Amino acid sequence: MARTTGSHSQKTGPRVTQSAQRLFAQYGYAAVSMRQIAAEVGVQVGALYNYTPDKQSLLFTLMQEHMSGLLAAWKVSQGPEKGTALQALLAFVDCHLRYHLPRSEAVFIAYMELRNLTAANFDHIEKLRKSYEDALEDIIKRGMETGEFEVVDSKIVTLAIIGMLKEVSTWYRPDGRLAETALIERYQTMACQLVGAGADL
Amino acid sequence: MARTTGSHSQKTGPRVTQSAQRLFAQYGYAAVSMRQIAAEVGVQVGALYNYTPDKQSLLFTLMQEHMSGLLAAWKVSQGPEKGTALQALLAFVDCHLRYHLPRSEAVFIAYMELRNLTAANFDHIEKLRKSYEDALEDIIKRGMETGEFEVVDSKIVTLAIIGMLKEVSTWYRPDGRLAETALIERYQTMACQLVGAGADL
DNA sequence: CTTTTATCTGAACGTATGTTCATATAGCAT
DNA sequence: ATGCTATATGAACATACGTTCAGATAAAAG
Repeated sequence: MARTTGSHSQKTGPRVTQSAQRLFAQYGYAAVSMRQIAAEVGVQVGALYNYTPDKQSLLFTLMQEHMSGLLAAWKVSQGPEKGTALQALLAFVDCHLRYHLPRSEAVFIAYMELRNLTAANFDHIEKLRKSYEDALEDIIKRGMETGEFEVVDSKIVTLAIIGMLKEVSTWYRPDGRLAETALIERYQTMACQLVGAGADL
Repeated sequence: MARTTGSHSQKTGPRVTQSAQRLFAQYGYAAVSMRQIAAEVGVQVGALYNYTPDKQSLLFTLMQEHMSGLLAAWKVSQGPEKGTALQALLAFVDCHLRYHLPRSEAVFIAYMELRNLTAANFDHIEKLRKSYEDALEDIIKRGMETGEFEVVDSKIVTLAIIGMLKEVSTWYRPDGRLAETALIERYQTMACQLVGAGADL
């Protein structure tokens, strides 16, 4: 065998993914051409196909890795012991924001490009998204059972919290008015208010 | 003069707008071709240009009319007397949901296709959006002054409520579990919780 | 130095894009 | 009926698209 796998590949591969992510986030999947991606990488179009079978896979991989990473982060953040529902809710808000805030491009793509996935790819991503939202709803249901939370409709409250958290990614800037920690605390407070949990932290 | 303006025009014109709205909402502006729109209208491509100078104008008009309609609805809903901040907040939630829920396609376009607007068109729409969010923030600030609301950061709470309300459009179906009125009440309750207003309606 | 092979180029493929325009059509005013 | 004109056709425009591939390039292995 000659030449260890990669050499240039190990440099170009990540660059392709990164450029695709940046361009998809800025202009949208449908509006970005393979030639644009190639130009940003500094390579001719054909070379891209050493790293992806097609344009669709580029999108799918980005979304799949983003969602898997999110679920993994939540699993880690949970740890072996669950604690009270209130603790879990605070951890969920913390985990969500800490994962999303430094990943604005991937977040943008994950929520905007669902309809540009093929049917099979969409189903896959949708399952991941669903299981993430279910994690929050489970916490809320648990809090209702233990009496920690006062909630009429767990589904609606789940969606309201998810919506509230998702919105952050549309305006947050790392150099903005609020530091990450301060921001997380405010959203933890608001999440508590929505579930009727007495404790304001 | 011969022939009153329109005849076919008065039928085809709205159909062009409607088809564009449906297709943009389903597949995204960039992914929809003028030929697709023409096919849905039942006409050849060239005929579309009797009703729009170009594809961009089709998108801009849809977004502009959606946002203007929203602001107009809020103005009407406000009436001449403003009442308490709490009343205004409840009215805002009510107005927002009543306007958005039956307009899922326009809503989708308004929040997904901003980046496909030309710079000038974007600025125009962005101003409308900003003034809508300002309307809510003004209510919250007023409630803080009168002591009706207990809020630390009016900006964050405004965005949280906006985010919570926007999320509804991503899952609401007219034939779903919750009737429109019941749904509005739940979101009014949650809005009150977020501003720390004692009254649960 | 020679061979091997991962990587990249450059050109081509068929198809699709937004927009224009000369021409045809059809409904109203006279 | 005749003429007028708003509306629609159908073809063409230049340009762009995603993908493929034979061949050039260069770096590591022998």
